[in-house]
Amino acid sequence: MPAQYILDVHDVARSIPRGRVTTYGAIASFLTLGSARMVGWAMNKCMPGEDVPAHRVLNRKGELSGRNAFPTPTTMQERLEEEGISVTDDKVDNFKDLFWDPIELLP
DNA sequence: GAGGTGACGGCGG
DNA sequence: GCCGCCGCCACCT
Repeated sequence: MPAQYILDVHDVARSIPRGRVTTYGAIASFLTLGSARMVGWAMNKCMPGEDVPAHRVLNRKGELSGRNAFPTPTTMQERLEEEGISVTDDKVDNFKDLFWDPIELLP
């Protein structure tokens, strides 16, 4: 049985709006995990069937740092472009405007 | 039990 | 803005 914080990370990832992206650090701060590495590790532990949009989670520079964990290294970019997000050289274009902070979930 | 690793980030130079 | 150092913490030799 997965630990609770892993499920929390996946839950936040699922609530990322379509066509928007966020960062490991933003999720780590929102869940007060104390380390962004935990978010990356938790995403790597996402099971098939949980339907976690891990492709919307990037590092602080807007790079697709986790693309190697997908079935093929191009899967992450393809799924982003499918949502209308353009990717160039493993980086999201207009990252600053597409960034979505999980804090917006709170009222 | 000890040391290294990693889908990372903040801070100083 | 780029580069390097250090902190972070669960996991894996």
